[in-house]
Amino acid sequence: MLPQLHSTPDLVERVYDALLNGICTGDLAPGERFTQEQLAERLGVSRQPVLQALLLLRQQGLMVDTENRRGIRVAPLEPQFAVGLYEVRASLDALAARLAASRPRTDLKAQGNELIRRGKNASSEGDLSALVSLDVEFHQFLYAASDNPVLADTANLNWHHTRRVMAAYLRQPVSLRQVWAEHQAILNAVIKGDARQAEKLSRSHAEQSVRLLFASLAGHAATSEAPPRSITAPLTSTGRQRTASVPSAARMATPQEIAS
Amino acid sequence: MLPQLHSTPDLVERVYDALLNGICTGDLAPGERFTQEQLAERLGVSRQPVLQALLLLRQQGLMVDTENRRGIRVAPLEPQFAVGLYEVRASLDALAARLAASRPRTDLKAQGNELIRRGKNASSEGDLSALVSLDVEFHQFLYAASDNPVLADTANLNWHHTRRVMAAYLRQPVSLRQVWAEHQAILNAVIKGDARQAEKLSRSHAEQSVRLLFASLAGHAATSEAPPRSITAPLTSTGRQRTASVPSAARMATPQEIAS
DNA sequence: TTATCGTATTCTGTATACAGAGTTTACTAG
DNA sequence: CTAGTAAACTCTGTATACAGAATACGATAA
Repeated sequence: MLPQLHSTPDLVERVYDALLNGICTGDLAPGERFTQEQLAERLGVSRQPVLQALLLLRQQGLMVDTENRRGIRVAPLEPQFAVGLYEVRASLDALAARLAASRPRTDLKAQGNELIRRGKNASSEGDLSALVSLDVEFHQFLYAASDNPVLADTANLNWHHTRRVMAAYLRQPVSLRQVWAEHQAILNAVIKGDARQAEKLSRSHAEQSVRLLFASLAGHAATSEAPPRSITAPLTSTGRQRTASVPSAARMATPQEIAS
Repeated sequence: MLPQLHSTPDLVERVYDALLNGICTGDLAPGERFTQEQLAERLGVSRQPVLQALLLLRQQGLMVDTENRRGIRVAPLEPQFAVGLYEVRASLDALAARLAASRPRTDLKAQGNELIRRGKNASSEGDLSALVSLDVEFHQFLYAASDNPVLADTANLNWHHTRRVMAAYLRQPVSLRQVWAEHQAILNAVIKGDARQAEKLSRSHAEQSVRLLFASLAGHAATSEAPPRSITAPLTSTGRQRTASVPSAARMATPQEIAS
């Protein structure tokens, strides 16, 4: 019997991770309403760790208090919000690429190319969820390469939202080959140490990404079924979805997984 | 006796604000060590709100667990960290200015000029603390003008650290006139709707700011007394300051102010 | 004296208990 | 039947109680 090595149970972190993951993958739908007690019971912990995890999620804008402060719900996802998100991302990615490329970085070649290989592979197979993960991973790789912890932290926070957006709107693998070709070009510029080029490519990649996203969104709206919220709607308006009084919580960690 | 109007006591927020303020103004020195109970007693609340406030402060990198997880301490402030901070800020500020200027914004003229007037005024009087506040306020004004909530949130988070850095290193009001002249130029470009120019000025303003900061730091190091940590030191090394076993906590909110 | 082991202390994180704010529900008066 | 009011309920936030992990302390053996 191995030593187990599970240093700390750390229930707050587990609850946080479970909820974060549920929200980012879309398993926990926007508007879905919870009570602290429901979450605690579902996850097999007391209300205390839940309360604390919710504090963090609220602060990051992933959950919002329900109007009457009876319960909490997953923050709605506005296309307009995604625009802002990608504008910020374009700036941060451009900075990351420039910093990473501020001197030639052949040391990044192996790891970067491996990521791209896997990305192209997942792309051919149309594995959406793997693609999202790899996209995150590639960009985190660039943030780390920038050697600026502030940048890395800042960008990573935003990527939670980005994951949400991608999972929600990017249903069909539309021209994802293109995405990984762009990743390759960015990496090459970084390795070569061409900061100017890396920055430019990185910025246009992010701008291209948001365009792809909205193309996907438009296509989705055309095919209807679970239509994304109107792009013009200024506020949440999430009044529907009242149907399931007991939170459906499509797929979430089991108590065993949390309390271990 | 007035109605008081204190809608919610919200102890977590009050504790958070008290600590945040103490850290950002420098009243709570880097390395200063606390125990949850000490803080709770000092602020006149139970350990629970303190625990939760610390969760947030830790997550934002303003406090770190002590090596043996016996107590928590104010995160050390590395000049190297400030470099990364200002790189990020330069990017975000440039974006904010560009977005704000994406169309002519005469509506910003009055409020912006008023801020600048107050800034120049505080500058002549050498009121450092007011200057920091007004600097924050001016930049927040630009973030708000960008009409991108993601950008505003992201930048505001970083400004906590920026406030710390300014309070710690910017002791003498060195060429602060210059700073507010630059603010004026940025505002003018935004009002005119010259996005390109606004972006460029904003970026160079941030870059200029970090240079000012390090000039101040260098001068400070020369005059010695409470020397800022070495710029070359890669890690914290904060072993000193053990002198005051009871946390000095120079100036902090009183229990009355917190628990009201 | 120094090394080693057991005990006491300290401090954190989690669970439970408690109190208040606001809401729904049910009953009464019109 | 409707408006109004009071009791019960729901849910949150805070305080207290509890348990475990890690260190510091101290006693005993070499």
